[in-house]
Amino acid sequence: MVQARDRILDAFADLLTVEGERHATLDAVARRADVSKGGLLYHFPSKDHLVEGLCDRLEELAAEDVERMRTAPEGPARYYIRTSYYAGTPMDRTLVAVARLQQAGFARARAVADSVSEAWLQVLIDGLGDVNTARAVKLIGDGLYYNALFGALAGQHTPPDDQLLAVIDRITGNA
Amino acid sequence: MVQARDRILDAFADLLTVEGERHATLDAVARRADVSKGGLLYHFPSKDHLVEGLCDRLEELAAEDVERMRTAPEGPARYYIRTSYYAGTPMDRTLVAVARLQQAGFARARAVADSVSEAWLQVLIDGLGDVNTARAVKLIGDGLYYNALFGALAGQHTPPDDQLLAVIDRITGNA
DNA sequence: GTCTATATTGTGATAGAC
DNA sequence: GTCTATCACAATATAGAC
Repeated sequence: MVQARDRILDAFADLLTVEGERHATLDAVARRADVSKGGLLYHFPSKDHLVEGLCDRLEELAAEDVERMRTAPEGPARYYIRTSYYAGTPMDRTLVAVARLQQAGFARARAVADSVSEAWLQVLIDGLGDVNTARAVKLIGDGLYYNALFGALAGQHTPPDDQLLAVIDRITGNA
Repeated sequence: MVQARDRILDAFADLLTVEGERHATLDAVARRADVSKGGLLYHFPSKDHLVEGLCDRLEELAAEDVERMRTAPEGPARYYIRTSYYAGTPMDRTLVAVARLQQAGFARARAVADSVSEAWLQVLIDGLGDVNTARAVKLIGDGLYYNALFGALAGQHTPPDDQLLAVIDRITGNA
């Protein structure tokens, strides 16, 4: 059995992603995590602590992702585009969940989302050598996430296909 | 004096955009629109009616925008990218506001945002003649809006500059 | 059409048993 | 560490005066 603390964070992230921030109440989170509200509040004394918990998790996962991106054999651009779509990985789910919190108006979520976004752009700039190209690639990735953000609620996701990757190669001057 | 109904919708949109959905309570909307809560609820009998009102407004504004995009002399791609950044136009403000509602979990907001997005893509496909190119341009525009969505809260927006438009021209094969 | 006052409900949080 | 029971408050909504 997974530890309750993690189960609770998972439940919170899922509700945020699938139902939207409005439906991610302490009550709903507790029910989905199979604990009582009291049990939940033992692990996270307030809703803000719950938000903190998810933001911390995103920071860890994003740091790992930035490292993978920096060392990807296919290059950071292709890596970024390939992974900038909602595939249901822990990282995806956490990122979308935090984005919802940010939209709802939680300051900490905004700060974390901002810093993660900046880190990705920096890797693209370093890897591609050109700021404008890096920005264009970053924007396409953002666009994919924007669609994931919306599509996750609707239940529809389309992975970036070879045609899109070909366009990326054209932008980056890669064959 | 602008009619109260419009003032209320404006206040609702502003709060959603600047403070986030959590802070766009009936109380806060009424205060900002300079009406009492009772006055607000005369025009919009429930919060869902308020959401409806904003979604209806977006549908109208988007229909006009799609028309301008279809007939833009610079072509739909450049038009789309140029206008896909938060400039504070009525259209921008309404779109970002509805996006926040969508993220919060209001079904109607999701449906409207979806249909608007689809309409824009269709114009790009018709104008550019190539689905893949159209999708890439659409994604960059989405990326700009994604950044607007996040930046609106942080108070930072950067308009798409000439460098980005040059990249767009490269993608669309335009000189 | 707009107000004040009030009712109702949902949500976040506490207290204390086990 | 987890539960039940309960509280306090904020948010939505109603009623009725003006």
